[in-house]
Amino acid sequence: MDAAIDLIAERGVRGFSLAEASRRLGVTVAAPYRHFADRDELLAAVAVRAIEAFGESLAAETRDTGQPAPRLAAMARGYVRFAAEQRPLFSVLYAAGLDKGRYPELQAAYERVDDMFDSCVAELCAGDPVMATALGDAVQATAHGYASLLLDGAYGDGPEAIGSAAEQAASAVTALIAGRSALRERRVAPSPQ
Amino acid sequence: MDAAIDLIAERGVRGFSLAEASRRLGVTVAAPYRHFADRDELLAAVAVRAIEAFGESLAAETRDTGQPAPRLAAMARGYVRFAAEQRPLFSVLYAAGLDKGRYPELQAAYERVDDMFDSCVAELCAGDPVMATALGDAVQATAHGYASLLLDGAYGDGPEAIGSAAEQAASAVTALIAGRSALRERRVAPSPQ
DNA sequence: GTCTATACCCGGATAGAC
DNA sequence: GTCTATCCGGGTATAGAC
Repeated sequence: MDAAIDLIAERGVRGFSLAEASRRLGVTVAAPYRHFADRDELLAAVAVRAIEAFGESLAAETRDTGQPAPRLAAMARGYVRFAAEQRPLFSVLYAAGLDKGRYPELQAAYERVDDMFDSCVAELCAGDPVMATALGDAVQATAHGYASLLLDGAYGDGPEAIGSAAEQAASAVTALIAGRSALRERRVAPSPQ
Repeated sequence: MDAAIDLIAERGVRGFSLAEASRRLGVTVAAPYRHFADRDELLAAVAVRAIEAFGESLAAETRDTGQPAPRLAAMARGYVRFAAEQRPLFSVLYAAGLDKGRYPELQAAYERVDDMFDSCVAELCAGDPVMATALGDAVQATAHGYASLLLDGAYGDGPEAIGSAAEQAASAVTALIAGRSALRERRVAPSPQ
């Protein structure tokens, strides 16, 4: 699995092959089949490790922030950072084309991350579950968008691009949350002037 | 190129091959090489067509909306719709792994789409170009995030998932814009109560 | 757990004839 | 513009020995 991650780091998920990974380990191509039924099963195992690291990374990023809004902003920041700093792991999660139905353990791991967003959002939208899932989706989409475009090179390369994208994602989430409540108040009490 | 698009629709960009496309057209694998230097050059040609369709789609979506904020929301809606309804074209744009440096024509086409966002944002942030590019990035990231997660199956399949994601993207952008100005006012005149 | 050996399929790409 | 023929490389996966 370590060799797989190294290989993915160099060539991307699409460039990964059991054959090449075996070669790097100095074993023959037949060896991995003692441990994994096929190529996808190895990738799925990497994905499970990846999503656990992802969850821990998000948790670490939010540990020091108590209020829900800043915590959501921190999650977005952590999301983007993880994507960039653990690029091979992130790409296995979202660019490997794994059939999630085939790997229930993986699906469960995804849901644990979703829950981190949802539980954070729930504090903000107590009593309005529809609004809550909508806001959770919006935060996740914002973070995911910045992360994807960053990995695509849209913001350039290098550490300053990472930091900038992460901060922009965080402040976009802050603005998003502020906007939701501003719009809600405006609807309740129109034209506050 | 049409055969390529059909094939990408069925198997995704990664499953596309010149050989299979040739087979479907009833020609041999050697034939395409009269028209394209290699596989990537064909994909790049498809990408140019794709990004032009993308631009037109965004333009059509915003045609009836005059104010900048609703127009940005409409662009996000159009972005998500296009990704879902023209999935093969969208995936060539963002999942083909094309080296943009190799295809200046393609790079120029990308920039024309970026400009659509930027010019729209410029009206909203007149006199603050830093803020403008930040907001443009945020809108694009939001739309891209919803689009990516939608194509990934995060919101389920079927037309209702598309519509819902598109509307959520639009309202997230609306909230984002409202939040920016709300936060700015709060900074200028703290605690309005 | 790993090896050797092998079967099999696929793709990219080119030369030279028509 | 297409064909035939061919070369080359790569990957997946299995059987059977050690």
